[in-house]
Parts: sequence; structure tokens; C-alpha cells
Amino acid sequence: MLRTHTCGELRTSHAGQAVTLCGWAHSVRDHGGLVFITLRDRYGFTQVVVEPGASQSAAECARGIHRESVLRIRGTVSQRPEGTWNNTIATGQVEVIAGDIEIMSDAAPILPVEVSDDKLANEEARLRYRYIDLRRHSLQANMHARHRAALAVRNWLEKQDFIEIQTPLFVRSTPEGARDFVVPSRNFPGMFYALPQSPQLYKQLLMIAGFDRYFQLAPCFRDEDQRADRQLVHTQIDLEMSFCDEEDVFTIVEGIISAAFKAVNGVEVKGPFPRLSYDEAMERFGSDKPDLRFGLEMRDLTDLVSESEFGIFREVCASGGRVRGLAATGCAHFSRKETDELADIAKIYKAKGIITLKIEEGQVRGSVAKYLSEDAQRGIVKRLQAVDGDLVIITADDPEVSAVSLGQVRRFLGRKLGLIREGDYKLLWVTEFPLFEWNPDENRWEAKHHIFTQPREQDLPILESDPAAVKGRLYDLVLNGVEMGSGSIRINNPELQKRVMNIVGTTTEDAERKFGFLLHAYEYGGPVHGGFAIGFDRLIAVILGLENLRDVIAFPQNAAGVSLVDDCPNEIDLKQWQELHIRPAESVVPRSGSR
RNA sequence: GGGGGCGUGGUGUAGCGGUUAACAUGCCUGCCUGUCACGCAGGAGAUCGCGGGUUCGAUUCCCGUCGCUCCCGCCA
Repeated sequence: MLRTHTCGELRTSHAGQAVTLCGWAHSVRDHGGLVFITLRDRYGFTQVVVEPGASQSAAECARGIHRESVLRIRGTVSQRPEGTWNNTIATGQVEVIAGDIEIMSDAAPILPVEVSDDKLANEEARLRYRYIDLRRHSLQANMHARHRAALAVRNWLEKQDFIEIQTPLFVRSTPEGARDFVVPSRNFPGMFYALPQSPQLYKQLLMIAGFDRYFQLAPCFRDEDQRADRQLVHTQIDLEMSFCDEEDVFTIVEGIISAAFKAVNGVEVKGPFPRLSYDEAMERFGSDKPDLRFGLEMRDLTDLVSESEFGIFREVCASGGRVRGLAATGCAHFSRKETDELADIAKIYKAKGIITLKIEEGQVRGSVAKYLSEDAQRGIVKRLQAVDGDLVIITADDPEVSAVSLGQVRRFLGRKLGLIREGDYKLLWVTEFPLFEWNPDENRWEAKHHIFTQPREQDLPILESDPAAVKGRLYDLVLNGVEMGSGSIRINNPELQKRVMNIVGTTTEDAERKFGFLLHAYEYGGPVHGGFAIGFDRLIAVILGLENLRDVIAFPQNAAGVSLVDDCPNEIDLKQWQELHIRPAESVVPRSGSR
């Protein structure tokens, strides 16, 4: 090695030793005669002192060092004089007296982004110069945390007899679900590979093959629009196990989550995590991924107001809609501007508006109060456990809209009112999801999770007659209001599989074409099995308290899906088009040069 | 596909219908032997994203466009 120690290593016990350090010039402080250089590497900071008396050549060299240049410094470790210790760095009691400085790589004097966690440059610049931005302490720490978590998860799963098996990255394209990324085949004109949205089908085959406990840290590709918590490529902790039920999967996943927390920040999280059915989550929190770090629970008020004088309530109730409310603690003083803000949130989620009532001096006040009977007013106050100073917020819409829009108002209020304690982690399982979802655009039922999910046994008789009421053996893991992953117990019975496919309108020929290989596989001995997939990037981000996945991914894409560091996607040569037997659509004008 | 926000020296910000476009930091020069975001003095550095309009005059107001970002849709 070109160095004897790292920049985080030296202590007073090393005093007197001759050492060689390599690193980046984090800051250079020139005092004329005396120059201080803070040298940085992955491991920490070490102060180098350049004294003209100690080395004339080093002193001359030190004068022209640019920040972020790579230096190799030979010198002697020395305990710092009394009163000059720096307690903010681990090596703060020592310094290296430079004997020789070698500028291994001179950095340009003006940097496009700063290596500093305060005052960040705009994200575009930071992504374009990601290799500089990654030098920041917080990103280095995030990458370390991610590594520790991956290692801990692998070790823990190995102890539970899971083995990691890689599955193909070139897979069969299926029209279901997210849009596929697609790779044209050179050998088969007009044919394409797809990049996997998840290893789902392969892990089912692995169960049939007898690998009864499989896992994988698997890259997953989905060509959909980006969000702060969604990247085109993300990593799942994917797992599947045979001869199990929900409880077994929960136990394993709880163990994984505990291991990850412990590895990332030492927080103790232990199972079993609380559980909530999908229906209950929607009723109480207006979300299938409720944030349980605060209260502000919702209640149904439909029965109390269906006979009221208020037209909106009457109409909504008469047409099968629902009226829901929550009591916002101490918000009766909200200004018009503030309640409008709440209404705007609700409107984003398709609500027509919100109705607010103030609770003051034991009275219900507000423009709608006069339309509500004494009984209705008392009933609302009682059901929402509202007290003086509260603001009652009500939505009235179709069942889903009234729940979701009020749920989003609740989420907003939780933050606005500062009800979320930093460092608080609330995990829960959401269970008994509906198996099917009605797609009004295509006028048909769709699988909520995927078509391989088992219906609950008690729902088998109504499978065809009332698909909306059928619940699946389907579960999500939620952490602080973020969906961390989902899984299910799979169908391993070809007859049942056919019934489910019939409901979502997959004909036998369709099924044969798309999933024939999988369906046939179950004809040769398919065990009962189930599994789960955890969004690994999200997990690390939420544990670290970060909102954006880019902070836990070394080379992420921007919101448009562009990898700025290498300017990808990029155009390809005409020859490549030809080899792949494809040509651009008429409407496409190939871009020339880079963006 | 739709909506919101943002775009001013390398970087982060301020500003305003008429300015010499301000401040901080970085950079360059000089001084400085105990700093650690060193300090002090001086200096360079911006066609205010782009195009059009309104106006005597636009960085500022309006329209369009591009880029970034967040959200809705989408994401089995």
C-alpha cells in the first residue's frame, strides 16, 4: 500500500512514528510560515502541519495545494500542543509533521460542487458530479449503513437456512403490471428480452425445485414515472419459503427488519409487529399504509348526518357515499387560509372539499353547524372524542374518496402539528387486502397484487359471484407511513389458478401463452409457498430518516430517469439499430450530441 | 398526460419597472508560526435559463419554451 495508516487511525499512542498517509486535501490553511492541511479519506480526518523548519520542500509544495487534490504525505506523528486539540475529529489529539508532500493528483481550483453537508448545490449539479458529491460525509455514511444492513440481512437469513440464488436479468416480458424495460434480441429478429420487475416467477419455480428457503438482494426494473421514493431501478430483499403460512413469513420478515435496524443505527425493533386489516386501516386512517406515529384517527359519521338538513350530506349518503371526520387537536383557531390549505390537500385526492366545525365552549360552531341537529352535533363530538379547541374536519364523498382524502389531510396535519417524534419508528402489517380491484377504464377486474395470490379459503364460494368482497392472503409491511414491501401466500393449485385467471379475464390460451411455463410447473409437484419482497432502498432511507432514495443509492437517476453522471440514456450507432433489427419510429428525430 | 415550486458570478442566496445587479463562500494576489469553516487587505468573476410581448425602459410584469424538482395519474 502507498500508505501506512488511514486518516482516521492515528492516536497519541502513535506519537513519534514515521507514517505515510494518502487522502484528499479537505482544507488548506496557510499561515504564511506555517501551513495546516486537513487530509481526508473514508476513515476520517488527520491534520498535517507543514513547518518550514521541518521540511523546506514540503513548505514550498504546500503553498500551491488546491482543495480536493489527492496527496501523499510522509511525516512524523506528533501529539498536538496543549490547547490545540480538536475534539470534533477522532484524530484530534495528534497531527502529522510533514516531511514530504507528493501531489498525486492536482484538483482543478474551482469545484463544481462543494464537499460539504451544509448548503448543498442543486441536485442536478450534484448528480452530474456524483463522484464529488459522494465524498460528502453523509453520503459516505449512508453507503456504509446500506452495506452493513445488506450484510446483516444476508447473515441473518443464512442462519434461518435461507440461501441466496440469483435469477435471470433477461426475462420474459409480460403485459401485466408496470411497463417493462425491454432489450431487443440480435439473434431473433423482432423478439425482445425484458428486465425483471421482480424475480416473482423465478422464485416460484425455485420453490417447485425444492429450494424451500430462497432469498436474493435483487435489482428490479420498472419503466414508470419517478418519485422521490421511486427509482427506475431499485433493490428488493426478495424471499420465498415453502410449507409455510402467513405467520412464518411474518416472523422471518420481522427478523430481517430487526437485523437491518440494528446494523444501520442500533435501534432495537422487535416483533411481532402490530397488525391491521386493510378495511380497518382505511376506516381509521384513510390509507393502506397508515403512519401510526400519531393519532388523529378518523371515524365514520354517515349514520349521524344522513338525515341532516345539509344538502351535501344528504346527497352523499343517499348515493351510497360516506361521511367521515376527525378531530384535529387544538386547531379551532385555524385561519381561513389554513383550512383552505387542508381543503386543497383533500382536493388533490379527488375530494370536492372539506367541511370544518369548531368546538368552542362545548358548542359546535361553523357555517354547517346550523344544519345539524342537536343529536347529530352531540354524536359527532362524542364519536370523534372532540374537546374544546378542536377543529372537526369532515369529508363527504364516495367511500374511497372520503377515506383517502381525509387520510391525506390527517397525514399533513401530523406533520404540520409536529406530532411526529424524531427517531420514532412504527411498524405494522396490513393484512386481508382485497384480491381484486375494478379497473373502470378497461371495464374488468384486475389482481390487486398479482394473479398468483391465494384467496382466503372462506372466500372461495364467492370468488366468481362477488369478486369485490374476496380478500387475499396478501400482506404489506408499513414503516412510518411508507410501504416497505408486500407479499402473499401463492396459489399452488392449477384449478384454483384457472378460476382466478378467469375472473381477471385471462383466457386459457392467454394464460398458456403468458404463464404456461409456470402453470405447467405446478403439475409436477408444487409445494404450498409464500413470500415477501422488501424495498431495500426505502428501508435504508426511512431508517436513516431520509425522504429521497437518491441519498441511499450511489448512482441514482434524476426525476426524468436520466443518469446524469454518464448522460444516459444515449443514442446508439446506426449499426447497432441494424444489428438489433429495429429502426426508430417516423416521429422520432434521433438526438445528436448530449443533452 | 396533468398540477405546484424553482431557474441571478463556480457554489449558495438577496434584490428590484430605471441599481455600477448586492451578500456569503470559493478562486487569484499580498500579509500572517497554532489554525481547524483560520484571519486581514486587495482583485477577478453574471449577456439575471432561452424566445417573444407589454413599456420610453424588463433580471423584475405577461405569454411561450427548455431544464430541475415535488405531487396527481401511473407504479401487479
